[in-house]
Formats: sequence, C-alpha cells, structure tokens
Amino acid sequence: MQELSKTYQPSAVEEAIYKNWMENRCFASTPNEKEAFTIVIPPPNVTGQLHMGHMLNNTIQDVLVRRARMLGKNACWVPGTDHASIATEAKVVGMLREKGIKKSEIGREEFLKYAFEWKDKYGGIILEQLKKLGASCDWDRTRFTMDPKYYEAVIKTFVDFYNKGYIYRGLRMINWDCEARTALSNEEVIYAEGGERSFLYHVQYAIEGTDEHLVIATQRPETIPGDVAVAVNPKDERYKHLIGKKAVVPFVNRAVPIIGDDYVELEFGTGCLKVTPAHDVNDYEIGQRHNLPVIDTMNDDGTMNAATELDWMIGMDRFEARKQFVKRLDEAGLLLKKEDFTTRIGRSERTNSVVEPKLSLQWFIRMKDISGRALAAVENDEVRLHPAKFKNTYRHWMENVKDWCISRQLWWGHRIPAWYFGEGENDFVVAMNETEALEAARSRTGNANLQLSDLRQDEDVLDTWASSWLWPIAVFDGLEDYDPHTGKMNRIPADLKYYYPTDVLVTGPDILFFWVARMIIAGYEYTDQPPFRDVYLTGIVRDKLGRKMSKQLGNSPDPLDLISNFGADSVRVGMLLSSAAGNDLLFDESLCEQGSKFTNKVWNSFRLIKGWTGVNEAAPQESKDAVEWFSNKLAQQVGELNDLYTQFRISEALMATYKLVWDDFCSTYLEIIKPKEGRIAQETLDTTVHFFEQLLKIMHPFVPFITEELWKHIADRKEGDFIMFAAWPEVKTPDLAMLNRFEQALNTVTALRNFRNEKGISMRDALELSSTGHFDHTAVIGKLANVAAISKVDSKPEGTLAIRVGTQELFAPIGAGINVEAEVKKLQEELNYAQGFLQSVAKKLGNERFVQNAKAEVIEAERKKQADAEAKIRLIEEQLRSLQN
RNA sequence: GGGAGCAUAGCUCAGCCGGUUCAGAGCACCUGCCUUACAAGCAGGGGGUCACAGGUUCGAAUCCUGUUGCUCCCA
Repeated sequence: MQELSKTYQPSAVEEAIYKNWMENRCFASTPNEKEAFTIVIPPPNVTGQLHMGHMLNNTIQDVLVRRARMLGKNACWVPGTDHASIATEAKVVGMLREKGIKKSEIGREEFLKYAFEWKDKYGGIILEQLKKLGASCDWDRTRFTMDPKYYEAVIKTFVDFYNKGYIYRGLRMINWDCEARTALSNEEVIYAEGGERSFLYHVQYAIEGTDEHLVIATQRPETIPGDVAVAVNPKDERYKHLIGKKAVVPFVNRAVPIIGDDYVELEFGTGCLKVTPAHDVNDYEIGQRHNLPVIDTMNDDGTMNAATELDWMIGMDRFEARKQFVKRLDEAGLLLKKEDFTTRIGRSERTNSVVEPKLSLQWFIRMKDISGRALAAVENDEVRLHPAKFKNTYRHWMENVKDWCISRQLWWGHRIPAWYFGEGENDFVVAMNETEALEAARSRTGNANLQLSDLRQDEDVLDTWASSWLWPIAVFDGLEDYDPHTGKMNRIPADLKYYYPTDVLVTGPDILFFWVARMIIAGYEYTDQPPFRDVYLTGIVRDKLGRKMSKQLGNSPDPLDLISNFGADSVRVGMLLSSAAGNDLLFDESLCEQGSKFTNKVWNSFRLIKGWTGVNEAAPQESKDAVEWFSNKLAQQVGELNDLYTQFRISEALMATYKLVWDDFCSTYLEIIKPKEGRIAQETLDTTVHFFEQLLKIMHPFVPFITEELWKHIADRKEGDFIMFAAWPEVKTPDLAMLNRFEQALNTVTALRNFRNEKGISMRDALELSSTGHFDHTAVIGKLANVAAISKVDSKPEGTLAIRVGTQELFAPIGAGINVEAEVKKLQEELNYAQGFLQSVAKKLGNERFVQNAKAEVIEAERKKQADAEAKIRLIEEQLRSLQN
C-alpha cells in the first residue's frame, strides 16, 4: 500500500469498501443451519428523503446486525419502503397540479399510472442513501408494501378479518380531513402543544312559548344550524326547570328539546351546551343517549350544505361561514359575549387542515377483539420494550384501544375488496377478487344472472398502517399460503419459519401505536408468535437547542453532506454518542467531529504499529507486563460490552469501546511497548497485531469502513476475508487481581506525572526515586513516568520530597526551586481533610447500631477506610515534619 | 381534564432493589507540552448541598410524601 497519510481520509476508502461488500454479496442471507438474526427495517416513505432520524435508526440497526453476524449468526436485515398512501398521494396530486392535471379528471387508472411512475423515480432514493451510511441490508430482499405479493397479503387479511367478524362497515364519528377529503385514524390527528387560540361565543336562544331565554357557549357557531338539542346538567339549579321545554335555534327557528345530561359541566361556559351530533364527537354521544336526530350541515370539502336551511350559507367555507354567522348573530343582538379561549384543535398530520369530526360510513377493525394477546405479550415480556418505561404507555393505549378506522378516501394504496350490488347499507360482499365477488354476490342475492357490471368495488383504499402491520410477516411472503376462506395456514413458508419471529425492531416511540402495537397484534393473529422479541425505541433527533429538526427551521443538516464531510464512520459515531435508548438526541456537528477524531486516532495507532519492525530478541519486562495486562483488560471489556449489548445500551457500548481503544490501548498499552527506534521484539509485535485485530472487531459494528480497511492492511488476508465475518472475541475470565495491581502502577504513574507538572520537571529528565514500600510493575512505571530507578530505603532520605501514592510513598530528590511554604500549606489542607474524613468514619464505627445492623462487608470496608486514613495522616504528618526541619 | 416520565458538573448522560463502583463518564473548560503515530495530539487539573421541603433509617442521589419546574402520551 502507498504512503500512509497522517490523517485518515474516509472518502478515499468508503465507497470502494461498500462496493466490495456488494460484489461479494456479503449482506445476502439465505436460511441455513446457523441461528438466524433478523431485523426488518421500518420501511421509510417511498417518496421520503433520508433525514437525521433515519440516520440514527439505521445506524443502530446496522450495529446490531453487524455484531450478530460476527457472533456467527446468519444475520438478515430486510430493507424496503412503505407506499405511505396519504403522503404520497398528496405529492403526486401536487405534481399533477403543476402539470395542470386534476386528479378527478384523469380517473383512478390514469392516476395510479402517474403514481407508480413517481414511485419508480423516487422510490429507491432513500435506500441508495442508506448504502452511503454503510447499511448492511440484504438488498435482494428489498420489499415495497404495494408489491403484488404484498398487496395480495393485505387483501387476504382484510377478507380474513371480515370473515372472522373483526371488520365492519359502519356510520361512525371519524376524523375528516377536508383538504385531502379522507378519513383519518385518531393517531393521524395532531394537537398543537399548549392548544390554539380561539373564541367562545355566548349565543342567546329563545325558549319556546315563553319570554325566557337561555345562553349557550360555543366555539363553532357555524354549526348552529345543525343543532338538535340544548343540554344542561340535571343538577344545575339554574336550568333544571328548563328540561323538557324547547329552545329555538337562531335563524333556523327550529324548536329543539332542552335535555339533561351529566356530560355538561356546570362551570364551563354558560352551563348550557348546544348539541350538534353531526359535528362533534361528544355531541354525537349525547345524541345517541337521547335518541336525537343528526343534521349534517357540511360537505366533504368543508363547505356548508343545504341542510343548514340558510341559503346564504350554502357552499360557503366553514371558516367564512363562522365569521358570517357571528356577524349576523351580532346584528340580531343574539351574540352576548365573545371571550378568548385556548382550546385543543386537531389538525391533520399530513395537510395541517383542521380536522372535522364527521359522521361517515367507513370500515373499522374491532381492536378490542384482537388485541388481548398483544397486550399480554408486552406485559409478560414476551416482547420486551427498551427502555421498559414504554410498557406503561403501551398498556394504557392497549387497554383503551378504540376501533380503528381503516378506510381512506384515496386511490394510492390497497383498494378495499368489497363489492356493492345494491343501494342498501349491507348490499355488499367481501372477496379476494372480482370472480369470487361475483359468485358471492350471486349467492347472496339469489340472482344467478348477476353480472360483473352490476357490481362496483369500494372506491377507498386501506390506511397505510393496515398494510405495514404485516411487514415482519409479509417480507418473508408469510401469508402466501394462508387461506382466508378457511382461516388456516396451508404451509409455513421456509423463510418465515427460519427468520420469524424477527429479533429486534428499532423504531421511534412516536409510532409505538401506529405501527409497533399493530404489528404485534397482526403477528399473533397470523403466526401465533410475536413479530419480534425486542423493540428498541430510539429518541427523536433534535438540534443542540433541543428543537425538533424541521425544514421550516432549517436546523436539520443533510445527512449526505455530513457523510461527505466527516465520513460515514464518524457520522455513525456522532449519532450514537449520548443517544441512550428512548432519550432524545441533541445532535450537533461537533459530535461527528468527535467521531472523526476517533477514526483518526485508530488510523494513527495503525500507522504506529505498521511502522515497527519485528526483531528476534527478548521483550523488555514492561512489554511483557503490558501484554499480560491488556489481554486481561480486553477480556474484561469484551465481557462488559457483551453485557451492554444484551441490555441494548448501545451508546454505552460505544463509549466503552472508545475508551478501551483510546485510553487503554493507545495511551497506555502502546506507550508502554513503544520502542525507541521502531525495532520491537517479534513476539510483542505479533501480540500487538493480534490485540489490534481484536479491537478492530469490536469497533466494527460502529465504524465498519475503517475497520474493514485496516483489517486488510494489518495482516495478509486472503481474497474474501472480511472483518464483517470475523468472529467476535471470545469471552474469557480476566485476572482481576492482576488488573488491580496494574491499576496501582498506573496510579503511581499519574502521581509522578502530576509531581512533574507541579514542580516543572520535564519528562525528558529521568527521576531517581527511592521508597520504603513495595511497588509492582516498576518497569511499567519506569517507562511511562521516565523513572530511572526506585531504590529501596529504610527511611526517608535527607533532601527528598515525599510523593504519596495510596498508602505508600516515593521519595524524589528536592530540586532547587521547592517552595516550602506552599508545600506546607498544601499538606496542611490535605491533613485537615484526612482528619475530618477519619472523624466521620470513626463516628460511624463508634455507632453501636451501625455495627449491629450493617453487613459484615460494609463494616469491614469502613475499618479499611479508617486504617487507610490513619496511615495517610501519619504520612502527611511525617512529610510536614521533614519539611519544617 | 386523565396518565406516564424526568430533574445529578457549563452541556449530554450513567449511577437509583439504601453502605468503597458513591458522587462518575464523554464533551466543554483551565494549565503545561510542536515528546519521531496522531496538535484531529500528549500529560495534568478545576468543577456538583445529586431541583426544593419534609419523612423512614445507624446510614438516602438511591425508598416514601409533598412542592416547584420540564417532557411525553391520551381525551
């Protein structure tokens, strides 16, 4: 290889390495005799762009997959994309609009053609971007939620659920997006933090047959024409007497009953509530309780309709209608008050349009009926959430789960397999395809002459999540042999059998209900097993000020820019530093800088080792000590790392790796064995290369590129010998006593370095020391602290200064410039502290109850503290005496 | 309105089934070093009443109660 540059240049190697991995099909997985380790990617939106959230999420997945591969498992990471019906349709509609084409004009078929073109053009982008990150996905397995097989699986489950009675079609209050003109699930409605500003209008209604009035309070006066009652709390002394009478709806002049209902809060507004079942969920429920009619005064696009019975209002947008209505109320003297009010306004996640509660005929899944096992699975840790605190959130949602509205008034998606043969609400059949539908319809109607042209398929498509909840199963074609007619699995596909249940799902807590919970439900429904064993919930990537990253704020760096600036390895390290599971990550580019400093450090340690020449001579003592120590340290840290990984403490695992490489290997081990002239004992060199290889392995999941590169260069490799397949270091039991002794030696080194710093003694000048005590690993101390000798003495020699290390002392000759006064002052302070400490320990030990109650080890530890403190005090006092002489 | 969670060094976090793993890590900061792998570096150092107030205990960052502040979820 060529001259090694002084700094690591990621751009020079990353692309070639990824290409090499691909050419050797390193990521491909097929079932074999090995244990499988499977992750399915949370499929990003097909039209999406890679953002920082994807970076974090996919880095974690890649770390887990790469480590599993090194543990000898058959690792399979399945990539893919989600059709994201509402988001994608909105984009395609926008694209067509720019071309001057209206969706309604071109019809369904034509529209879908455009949509697929769009998908083909943009659908692969995000996956290509993941390759830059180093993602080791099995690209051959790339799936899309609208692939023909996947599509069929989704339809199958619909038919199956319908057959099982879990799906029904009904008139319900749903969330309506007037802009996208589609229903939304509860989860797709978002509420601004802290609510939104609005007004509460106090409107006067006459009471029929009397001169009395009542005053209702409402935020939505434009819905007044849809009023069918006025409700008061039956306990409300102010209005009790009105119950049973009738109120007159302003302008419409409809007399509606005044009813009593506990829902009405006495303190809120005026205590009188207008009841408009068509336009408010709570009103709808009140209406149900009191058998009230429903008057729907609004069109699907948010304009008012003829049911308002007010000509001027018909066709007017709901917000304009509100203004006009208020104006007219005011003019009529019926508006008594307009007060500021903060309220929670639901907005569509996709269009930001104010969501309209609307009564609509939609398809629903009875969630309660199917979610029991999914709830239990998380409760009893069959599926483990990391961090576990999300169990609470999960339980709460599952226990209060509502029926799921799964129909969307869109074209891009899986079309609902229901065919209508008549005008009645129940004149439909659900079937896998037209042929089956026709057959079913004929048998239902008893009309054998019924033709396909007499049927019309439901225009709507399914909610995206009603397809992606099958993801962990469908990516393995798991439902191919499921028969929706019998509800039985005819054959379990080989891939499903081998890869499923998958091992880990890595995703954000924001889609815990949207997706994770539903996958668990679907998993049990179709496989009797959970879709995954562990769920790693990442935090949200925010900027360093803690704000969410958004296009509007422009505070989100482009991940690809980051990669080209710092290299993928550095960005990966940057993402994972301080991103504990479930904790938001306050991202800052300086984290990537830290990452590149790390890769650079690794690069340079490689350069150092590569520059050595092995010679056939005995290794010096300190090298032997260092080898023994580092091999124990490595054993200890491998155990620690394994432990951290099992707990999914990925960022801590990274930090442990970082410190092992930087502090222990580079700053300590290499500094000890580093030869003067580049000539090193062959034996030491070989061991060092071995250590380096072990370190490359444990670093590899975090920094795959540089480790693969250095793996090639640190030793001769055969073609096709990749570190990504190298065996993860074995678990060995470290010699803790040895580590401890060495640690003491390093403490001595620190004390001596500190001594040099304080006294201004250069590292170049060797120290001649003496001591009354015993020191282990003196050769190491000698090398790291440049100590010529530690000679044994019976007592402190004249003209020396004592350096305390633990309970021992080293004596150094006093140079010319010792400031006795300052030295005494410092010692005096230390003495005070030590005495105070001794006092507190003595007090503890003097406490009978402590001695009686505390565990033996604890008391023993306190005794040791006491002895150490006493020894220390003696030493300080001696030092003081000798200084003051 | 209901529920959950958090508050430890300037920043990000670990420690939280009570006692030498007890006050810790990384970054930032300060001091001194261009020591032949790396100044993207080396060595050393300072810095926290563990949000506040009570309580339990021989002993509390750790357990309990309350207060304050923040975050998230649900309605």
